[in-house]
Amino acid sequence: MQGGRGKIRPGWGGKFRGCGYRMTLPRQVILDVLQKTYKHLSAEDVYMEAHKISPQLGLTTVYRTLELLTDMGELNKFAFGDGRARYELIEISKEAHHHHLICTECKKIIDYSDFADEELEFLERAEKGLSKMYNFEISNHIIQFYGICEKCNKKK
Amino acid sequence: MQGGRGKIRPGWGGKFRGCGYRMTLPRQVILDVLQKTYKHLSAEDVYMEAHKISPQLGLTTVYRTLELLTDMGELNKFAFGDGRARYELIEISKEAHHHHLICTECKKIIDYSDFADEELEFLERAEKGLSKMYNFEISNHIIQFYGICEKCNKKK
DNA sequence: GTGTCTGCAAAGTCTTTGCACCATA
DNA sequence: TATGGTGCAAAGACTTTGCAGACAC
Repeated sequence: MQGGRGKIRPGWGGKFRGCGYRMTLPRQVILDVLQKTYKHLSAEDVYMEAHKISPQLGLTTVYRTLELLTDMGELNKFAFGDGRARYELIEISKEAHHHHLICTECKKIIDYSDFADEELEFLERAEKGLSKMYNFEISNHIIQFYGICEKCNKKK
Repeated sequence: MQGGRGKIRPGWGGKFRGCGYRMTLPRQVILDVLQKTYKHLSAEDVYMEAHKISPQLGLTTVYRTLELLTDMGELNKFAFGDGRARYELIEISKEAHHHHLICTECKKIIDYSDFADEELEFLERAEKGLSKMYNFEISNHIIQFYGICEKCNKKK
């Protein structure tokens, strides 16, 4: 447990410095929050968690850090259609690659990682083909299914 | 194709009335705008177009009509991550099923309909499997690839 | 005529920006 | 010490809500 809790992996400081940025306490805390979950957190979610650890930390800093990490290519930014952006560390999404079922009624998000193999196969072919056809450098993708979840379906 | 231009298909009035709603001029104009394009319009886009035809029409009505159509299951609402929702009539998306390449630099959206067959195959299997596994009634899906478009890539 | 719909204005969310002070390298 | 970073408050962008008058059925 030592090293895993509270202490940031040495890589992050270097990544920041390599881009001309600095490693600071707020950034450490935010990274720590992101690293501790598989969920897709909104800026507010990150803020709430980070705030528990470091109460003086502001929401603005959360937004700025999330943007920075996104620009650095370390963070995926998603839009689920509920009007707020969601974020997920790429190193985490690689560990547990998954997509989403989104209930249009209650906005619940179900992660699924089934069909990973077929998906991967299809995606690789599509990515390769598309990047060639459109000269488009693909870095990321989203697959989302929208519908009605079990609970909401029963309510009717 | 007779009646395709400018004239509203008789179905719409009935669809509204069937749900206890009324067909009105603003709704006709908005539907007309949506029917005339394959693009994914934002509320503002719809407003701009509708406004040309019917200048007294307000943005609020556009938002309300788009929400209504979405609730009626006639309209797909997308989030591309640029902070504004995009809409597409389902009857149109069925005619020309496609997905999106989104440039994270300039926010340009490229529609593509290649790989439709492989995609369909994969999607059908996934939808069938997922709805069974999670008791989730799937009505819609999104596949999006994010990356850097040709133009933005050349700029560097 | 009744209940829905509309447009305006105001309010609500989420996110970004300006600025003075603070901290990292 | 020199930049870059932080938090606060204010502004911005998109969307929703309240309300009185207008309109479809």
